[in-house]
Amino acid sequence: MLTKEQLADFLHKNGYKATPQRLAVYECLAQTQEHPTAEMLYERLLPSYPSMSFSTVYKTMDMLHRLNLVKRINAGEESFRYDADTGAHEHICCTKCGRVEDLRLDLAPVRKEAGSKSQYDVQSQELYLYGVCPACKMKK
Amino acid sequence: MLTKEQLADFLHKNGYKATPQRLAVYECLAQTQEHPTAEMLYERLLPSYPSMSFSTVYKTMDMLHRLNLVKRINAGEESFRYDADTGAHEHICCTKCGRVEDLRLDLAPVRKEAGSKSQYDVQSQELYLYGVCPACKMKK
DNA sequence: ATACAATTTATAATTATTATGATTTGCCTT
DNA sequence: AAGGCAAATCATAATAATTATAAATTGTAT
Repeated sequence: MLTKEQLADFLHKNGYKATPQRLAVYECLAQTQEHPTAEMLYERLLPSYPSMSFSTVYKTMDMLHRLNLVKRINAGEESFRYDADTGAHEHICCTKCGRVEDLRLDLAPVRKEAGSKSQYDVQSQELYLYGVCPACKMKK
Repeated sequence: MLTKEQLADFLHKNGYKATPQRLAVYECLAQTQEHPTAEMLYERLLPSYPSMSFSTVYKTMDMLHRLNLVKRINAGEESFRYDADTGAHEHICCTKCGRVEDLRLDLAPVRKEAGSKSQYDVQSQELYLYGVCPACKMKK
Protein backbone atom coordinates (compact mmCIF):
# COMPACT_ATOMS: atom_id res chain seq x y z
CA MET A 1 0.00 0.00 0.00
CA LEU A 2 1.90 3.06 -1.23
CA THR A 3 1.28 6.77 -0.90
CA LYS A 4 1.06 8.89 -4.02
CA GLU A 5 4.66 10.02 -3.52
CA GLN A 6 5.94 6.50 -2.99
CA LEU A 7 4.16 5.29 -6.12
CA ALA A 8 5.57 8.19 -8.17
CA ASP A 9 9.07 7.32 -6.99
CA PHE A 10 8.56 3.65 -7.68
CA LEU A 11 7.32 4.33 -11.20
CA HIS A 12 10.25 6.63 -11.95
CA LYS A 13 12.73 4.08 -10.64
CA ASN A 14 11.24 1.53 -13.02
CA GLY A 15 11.35 3.84 -16.01
CA TYR A 16 7.66 4.76 -16.07
CA LYS A 17 6.11 8.21 -15.95
CA ALA A 18 4.07 9.19 -12.94
CA THR A 19 1.00 10.47 -14.74
CA PRO A 20 -2.02 11.89 -12.92
CA GLN A 21 -4.12 9.04 -14.35
CA ARG A 22 -1.83 6.36 -12.96
CA LEU A 23 -1.70 7.94 -9.54
CA ALA A 24 -5.47 8.35 -9.49
CA VAL A 25 -6.15 4.76 -10.51
CA TYR A 26 -3.87 3.40 -7.83
CA GLU A 27 -5.22 5.76 -5.18
CA CYS A 28 -8.79 4.78 -6.02
CA LEU A 29 -7.94 1.10 -5.66
CA ALA A 30 -5.96 1.62 -2.46
CA GLN A 31 -8.85 3.49 -0.84
CA THR A 32 -11.48 0.78 -1.13
CA GLN A 33 -11.94 -2.63 0.42
CA GLU A 34 -14.31 -3.73 -2.31
CA HIS A 35 -11.90 -5.33 -4.77
CA PRO A 36 -13.25 -3.40 -7.74
CA THR A 37 -13.19 -4.44 -11.38
CA ALA A 38 -11.66 -2.24 -14.11
CA GLU A 39 -15.15 -1.00 -14.91
CA MET A 40 -15.88 -0.07 -11.30
CA LEU A 41 -12.61 1.86 -11.13
CA TYR A 42 -13.37 3.66 -14.38
CA GLU A 43 -16.81 4.72 -13.16
CA ARG A 44 -15.50 5.97 -9.86
CA LEU A 45 -12.72 7.98 -11.51
CA LEU A 46 -14.83 9.58 -14.22
CA PRO A 47 -16.36 12.34 -12.06
CA SER A 48 -12.95 13.67 -11.00
CA TYR A 49 -11.14 12.72 -14.25
CA PRO A 50 -13.65 13.35 -17.04
CA SER A 51 -11.05 12.62 -19.70
CA MET A 52 -10.14 9.23 -18.20
CA SER A 53 -10.27 6.46 -20.75
CA PHE A 54 -11.21 2.85 -20.24
CA SER A 55 -8.03 1.71 -21.93
CA THR A 56 -5.94 3.79 -19.54
CA VAL A 57 -7.49 1.93 -16.64
CA TYR A 58 -6.72 -1.42 -18.27
CA LYS A 59 -3.17 -0.43 -19.22
CA THR A 60 -2.52 0.92 -15.76
CA MET A 61 -3.82 -2.22 -14.07
CA ASP A 62 -1.70 -4.33 -16.38
CA MET A 63 1.41 -2.34 -15.49
CA LEU A 64 0.70 -2.31 -11.76
CA HIS A 65 0.16 -6.06 -11.91
CA ARG A 66 3.43 -6.65 -13.75
CA LEU A 67 5.21 -4.53 -11.14
CA ASN A 68 3.56 -6.57 -8.40
CA LEU A 69 1.81 -3.54 -6.96
CA VAL A 70 -1.66 -5.09 -7.26
CA LYS A 71 -3.22 -8.55 -7.18
CA ARG A 72 -5.58 -9.85 -9.85
CA ILE A 73 -8.55 -11.65 -8.35
CA ASN A 74 -10.13 -14.33 -10.49
CA ALA A 75 -13.05 -15.60 -8.44
CA GLY A 76 -14.84 -17.20 -11.38
CA GLU A 77 -16.76 -14.05 -12.22
CA GLU A 78 -17.09 -12.57 -15.68
CA SER A 79 -14.31 -10.03 -15.05
CA PHE A 80 -11.21 -9.60 -12.93
CA ARG A 81 -11.18 -7.73 -9.67
CA TYR A 82 -8.11 -6.01 -8.24
CA ASP A 83 -6.58 -5.67 -4.80
CA ALA A 84 -3.93 -3.17 -3.70
CA ASP A 85 -2.96 -5.47 -0.85
CA THR A 86 -0.21 -7.62 -2.35
CA GLY A 87 0.63 -9.57 0.80
CA ALA A 88 -0.18 -13.29 0.86
CA HIS A 89 -3.88 -13.67 1.55
CA GLU A 90 -6.99 -15.37 0.30
CA HIS A 91 -10.52 -14.26 -0.62
CA ILE A 92 -13.98 -15.34 0.41
CA CYS A 93 -16.96 -14.56 -1.79
CA CYS A 94 -20.57 -14.28 -0.67
CA THR A 95 -22.80 -16.31 -2.99
CA LYS A 96 -25.82 -14.15 -2.06
CA CYS A 97 -24.61 -10.54 -2.36
CA GLY A 98 -21.39 -11.02 -4.36
CA ARG A 99 -19.05 -9.24 -1.96
CA VAL A 100 -15.43 -10.38 -1.85
CA GLU A 101 -13.47 -10.09 1.39
CA ASP A 102 -9.87 -10.64 2.41
CA LEU A 103 -8.94 -13.59 4.56
CA ARG A 104 -5.58 -14.58 5.96
CA LEU A 105 -5.14 -18.34 6.25
CA ASP A 106 -2.25 -20.63 7.01
CA LEU A 107 -1.75 -22.61 3.82
CA ALA A 108 1.72 -23.94 4.65
CA PRO A 109 0.41 -27.42 5.57
CA VAL A 110 -1.65 -27.61 2.38
CA ARG A 111 1.31 -26.56 0.23
CA LYS A 112 3.45 -29.17 1.88
CA GLU A 113 0.83 -31.86 1.31
CA ALA A 114 0.45 -30.76 -2.32
CA GLY A 115 4.19 -30.84 -2.94
CA SER A 116 4.68 -34.30 -1.55
CA LYS A 117 1.60 -35.79 -3.23
CA SER A 118 2.21 -34.25 -6.67
CA GLN A 119 6.02 -34.16 -6.80
CA TYR A 120 5.72 -30.63 -8.20
CA ASP A 121 7.86 -27.76 -6.97
CA VAL A 122 4.97 -25.69 -5.66
CA GLN A 123 5.47 -21.98 -6.36
CA SER A 124 2.14 -20.41 -5.49
CA GLN A 125 -1.54 -21.08 -5.00
CA GLU A 126 -4.90 -19.40 -5.39
CA LEU A 127 -7.67 -20.25 -2.96
CA TYR A 128 -11.21 -18.94 -3.23
CA LEU A 129 -13.81 -19.74 -0.62
CA TYR A 130 -17.53 -19.40 -1.24
CA GLY A 131 -20.29 -19.06 1.30
CA VAL A 132 -22.85 -16.79 2.92
CA CYS A 133 -21.64 -13.65 4.66
CA PRO A 134 -22.86 -12.64 8.13
CA ALA A 135 -25.08 -9.86 6.73
CA CYS A 136 -26.82 -12.22 4.28
CA LYS A 137 -27.25 -14.85 6.99
CA MET A 138 -29.26 -12.31 9.00
CA LYS A 139 -31.50 -11.34 6.06
CA LYS A 140 -32.57 -14.94 5.56
CA MET B 1 -17.67 -41.34 -14.22
CA LEU B 2 -20.61 -42.91 -16.09
CA THR B 3 -20.81 -45.41 -18.93
CA LYS B 4 -22.69 -44.46 -22.08
CA GLU B 5 -25.68 -46.44 -20.88
CA GLN B 6 -25.67 -44.86 -17.45
CA LEU B 7 -25.45 -41.39 -18.96
CA ALA B 8 -28.32 -42.13 -21.36
CA ASP B 9 -30.47 -43.28 -18.43
CA PHE B 10 -29.52 -40.28 -16.37
CA LEU B 11 -30.39 -37.87 -19.16
CA HIS B 12 -33.76 -39.56 -19.75
CA LYS B 13 -34.59 -39.44 -16.07
CA ASN B 14 -33.90 -35.72 -16.09
CA GLY B 15 -36.01 -35.06 -19.17
CA TYR B 16 -33.18 -34.74 -21.67
CA LYS B 17 -32.65 -36.66 -24.87
CA ALA B 18 -29.70 -38.99 -25.12
CA THR B 19 -28.32 -37.75 -28.42
CA PRO B 20 -25.21 -39.23 -30.04
CA GLN B 21 -23.51 -35.84 -29.71
CA ARG B 22 -24.08 -35.66 -25.97
CA LEU B 23 -22.89 -39.19 -25.40
CA ALA B 24 -19.81 -38.59 -27.54
CA VAL B 25 -18.88 -35.34 -25.76
CA TYR B 26 -19.15 -36.97 -22.37
CA GLU B 27 -17.27 -40.07 -23.46
CA CYS B 28 -14.47 -37.98 -24.92
CA LEU B 29 -14.12 -36.06 -21.68
CA ALA B 30 -14.32 -39.18 -19.52
CA GLN B 31 -11.55 -40.87 -21.51
CA THR B 32 -8.87 -38.28 -20.99
CA GLN B 33 -6.87 -37.05 -18.01
CA GLU B 34 -5.99 -33.80 -19.70
CA HIS B 35 -8.84 -31.58 -18.56
CA PRO B 36 -9.65 -30.36 -22.05
CA THR B 37 -11.25 -27.06 -23.03
CA ALA B 38 -14.40 -26.87 -25.18
CA GLU B 39 -12.17 -26.27 -28.18
CA MET B 40 -10.01 -29.32 -27.48
CA LEU B 41 -13.13 -31.49 -27.17
CA TYR B 42 -14.52 -30.10 -30.42
CA GLU B 43 -11.30 -30.83 -32.29
CA ARG B 44 -11.07 -34.35 -30.93
CA LEU B 45 -14.67 -35.14 -31.82
CA LEU B 46 -14.64 -33.68 -35.32
CA PRO B 47 -12.96 -36.68 -37.04
CA SER B 48 -15.60 -39.13 -35.80
CA TYR B 49 -18.48 -36.62 -35.80
CA PRO B 50 -17.92 -34.38 -38.82
CA SER B 51 -21.24 -32.62 -38.31
CA MET B 52 -20.45 -31.73 -34.70
CA SER B 53 -20.91 -28.06 -34.00
CA PHE B 54 -19.04 -25.86 -31.60
CA SER B 55 -22.25 -24.69 -30.02
CA THR B 56 -23.31 -28.26 -29.33
CA VAL B 57 -20.14 -28.77 -27.34
CA TYR B 58 -20.79 -25.60 -25.36
CA LYS B 59 -24.46 -26.42 -24.77
CA THR B 60 -23.60 -29.97 -23.74
CA MET B 61 -20.95 -28.82 -21.29
CA ASP B 62 -23.35 -26.31 -19.84
CA MET B 63 -25.99 -28.99 -19.33
CA LEU B 64 -23.54 -31.54 -17.88
CA HIS B 65 -22.28 -28.86 -15.52
CA ARG B 66 -25.79 -27.95 -14.37
CA LEU B 67 -26.48 -31.65 -13.76
CA ASN B 68 -23.26 -31.91 -11.76
CA LEU B 69 -21.79 -34.46 -14.13
CA VAL B 70 -18.69 -32.40 -14.87
CA LYS B 71 -16.52 -29.83 -13.11
CA ARG B 72 -15.55 -26.50 -14.63
CA ILE B 73 -11.90 -25.68 -14.08
CA ASN B 74 -10.97 -22.01 -13.96
CA ALA B 75 -7.21 -21.97 -13.49
CA GLY B 76 -6.78 -18.38 -14.66
CA GLU B 77 -6.35 -19.35 -18.30
CA GLU B 78 -8.17 -17.74 -21.17
CA SER B 79 -10.79 -20.52 -21.34
CA PHE B 80 -12.44 -23.07 -19.09
CA ARG B 81 -11.30 -26.65 -18.83
CA TYR B 82 -13.56 -29.55 -17.88
CA ASP B 83 -13.22 -32.62 -15.69
CA ALA B 84 -15.48 -35.66 -15.64
CA ASP B 85 -14.33 -36.47 -12.13
CA THR B 86 -16.85 -34.67 -9.95
CA GLY B 87 -15.54 -35.87 -6.60
CA ALA B 88 -13.95 -33.31 -4.29
CA HIS B 89 -10.42 -32.65 -5.51
CA GLU B 90 -8.03 -29.88 -6.44
CA HIS B 91 -5.79 -29.10 -9.42
CA ILE B 92 -2.14 -28.32 -9.84
CA CYS B 93 -0.91 -26.52 -12.95
CA CYS B 94 2.60 -26.65 -14.39
CA THR B 95 3.81 -23.14 -15.14
CA LYS B 96 6.27 -24.50 -17.74
CA CYS B 97 4.22 -26.89 -19.89
CA GLY B 98 0.68 -25.89 -18.92
CA ARG B 99 -0.52 -29.33 -17.90
CA VAL B 100 -3.23 -29.56 -15.24
CA GLU B 101 -3.34 -32.55 -12.92
CA ASP B 102 -5.70 -33.81 -10.25
CA LEU B 103 -4.73 -33.67 -6.63
CA ARG B 104 -6.60 -34.84 -3.56
CA LEU B 105 -5.93 -32.73 -0.50
CA ASP B 106 -7.44 -32.49 2.95
CA LEU B 107 -8.94 -29.02 3.09
CA ALA B 108 -11.11 -29.59 6.16
CA PRO B 109 -8.73 -27.69 8.47
CA VAL B 110 -8.53 -24.75 6.05
CA ARG B 111 -12.32 -24.60 5.68
CA LYS B 112 -12.68 -24.62 9.44
CA GLU B 113 -10.12 -21.84 9.82
CA ALA B 114 -11.85 -19.84 7.08
CA GLY B 115 -15.27 -20.24 8.68
CA SER B 116 -14.16 -19.12 12.09
CA LYS B 117 -12.07 -16.19 10.85
CA SER B 118 -14.63 -14.85 8.36
CA GLN B 119 -17.90 -15.74 10.11
CA TYR B 120 -19.19 -16.93 6.73
CA ASP B 121 -21.07 -20.20 6.30
CA VAL B 122 -18.50 -21.78 4.02
CA GLN B 123 -20.14 -23.80 1.25
CA SER B 124 -17.30 -24.64 -1.10
CA GLN B 125 -13.82 -23.67 -2.18
CA GLU B 126 -11.61 -23.68 -5.25
CA LEU B 127 -7.88 -24.22 -4.82
CA TYR B 128 -5.36 -24.03 -7.64
CA LEU B 129 -1.71 -24.78 -7.08
CA TYR B 130 1.02 -23.65 -9.47
CA GLY B 131 4.49 -25.05 -9.84
CA VAL B 132 6.87 -27.09 -11.97
CA CYS B 133 5.94 -30.67 -12.79
CA PRO B 134 8.45 -33.54 -12.44
CA ALA B 135 8.94 -33.80 -16.22
CA CYS B 136 9.77 -30.09 -16.56
CA LYS B 137 12.10 -30.24 -13.55
CA MET B 138 14.14 -32.88 -15.42
CA LYS B 139 14.34 -30.83 -18.61
CA LYS B 140 15.85 -27.88 -16.81
C1' DA C 1 -44.91 -45.00 -38.38
C1' DT C 2 -46.12 -40.29 -36.85
C1' DA C 3 -45.92 -36.05 -34.58
C1' DC C 4 -44.00 -32.85 -31.84
C1' DA C 5 -41.01 -30.93 -28.73
C1' DA C 6 -36.24 -30.92 -27.98
C1' DT C 7 -31.83 -30.61 -30.19
C1' DT C 8 -28.42 -29.56 -33.57
C1' DT C 9 -26.34 -26.58 -36.55
C1' DA C 10 -24.80 -22.25 -38.45
C1' DT C 11 -24.48 -17.78 -37.58
C1' DA C 12 -24.94 -13.52 -35.13
C1' DA C 13 -24.51 -11.07 -30.76
C1' DT C 14 -22.26 -10.14 -26.54
C1' DT C 15 -18.67 -8.98 -23.38
C1' DA C 16 -14.19 -8.50 -21.32
C1' DT C 17 -9.89 -7.51 -22.69
C1' DT C 18 -6.04 -6.26 -25.85
C1' DA C 19 -4.07 -3.85 -29.91
C1' DT C 20 -3.54 0.27 -32.87
C1' DG C 21 -2.41 4.79 -34.05
C1' DA C 22 -2.95 9.78 -33.84
C1' DT C 23 -2.59 13.31 -30.37
C1' DT C 24 -0.91 14.88 -26.05
C1' DT C 25 2.25 15.23 -22.18
C1' DG C 26 5.84 14.20 -18.51
C1' DC C 27 10.35 15.00 -17.82
C1' DC C 28 15.23 15.28 -19.14
C1' DT C 29 18.54 18.36 -21.08
C1' DT C 30 20.20 22.49 -21.84
C1' DA D 1 12.41 28.25 -18.16
C1' DA D 2 11.76 26.21 -22.84
C1' DG D 3 12.31 22.54 -26.31
C1' DG D 4 12.35 17.99 -27.83
C1' DC D 5 11.20 13.41 -27.73
C1' DA D 6 9.94 9.10 -26.03
C1' DA D 7 6.19 7.48 -23.58
C1' DA D 8 1.34 7.76 -22.33
C1' DT D 9 -3.46 8.85 -23.15
C1' DC D 10 -7.55 8.54 -25.64
C1' DA D 11 -10.70 6.83 -29.00
C1' DT D 12 -11.60 3.22 -31.60
C1' DA D 13 -10.97 -1.22 -33.72
C1' DA D 14 -9.76 -6.05 -33.15
C1' DT D 15 -9.83 -10.36 -30.70
C1' DA D 16 -11.51 -14.35 -28.49
C1' DA D 17 -14.44 -17.01 -25.50
C1' DT D 18 -18.94 -17.71 -24.70
C1' DT D 19 -23.99 -17.15 -25.23
C1' DA D 20 -28.21 -16.22 -27.98
C1' DT D 21 -31.13 -16.92 -32.09
C1' DA D 22 -33.68 -19.29 -35.40
C1' DA D 23 -34.29 -22.61 -39.12
C1' DA D 24 -33.66 -27.50 -40.03
C1' DT D 25 -33.24 -32.00 -38.02
C1' DT D 26 -34.04 -35.83 -34.87
C1' DG D 27 -35.12 -38.71 -30.55
C1' DT D 28 -38.80 -40.68 -28.40
C1' DA D 29 -43.54 -41.30 -26.63
C1' DT D 30 -47.73 -42.70 -28.49
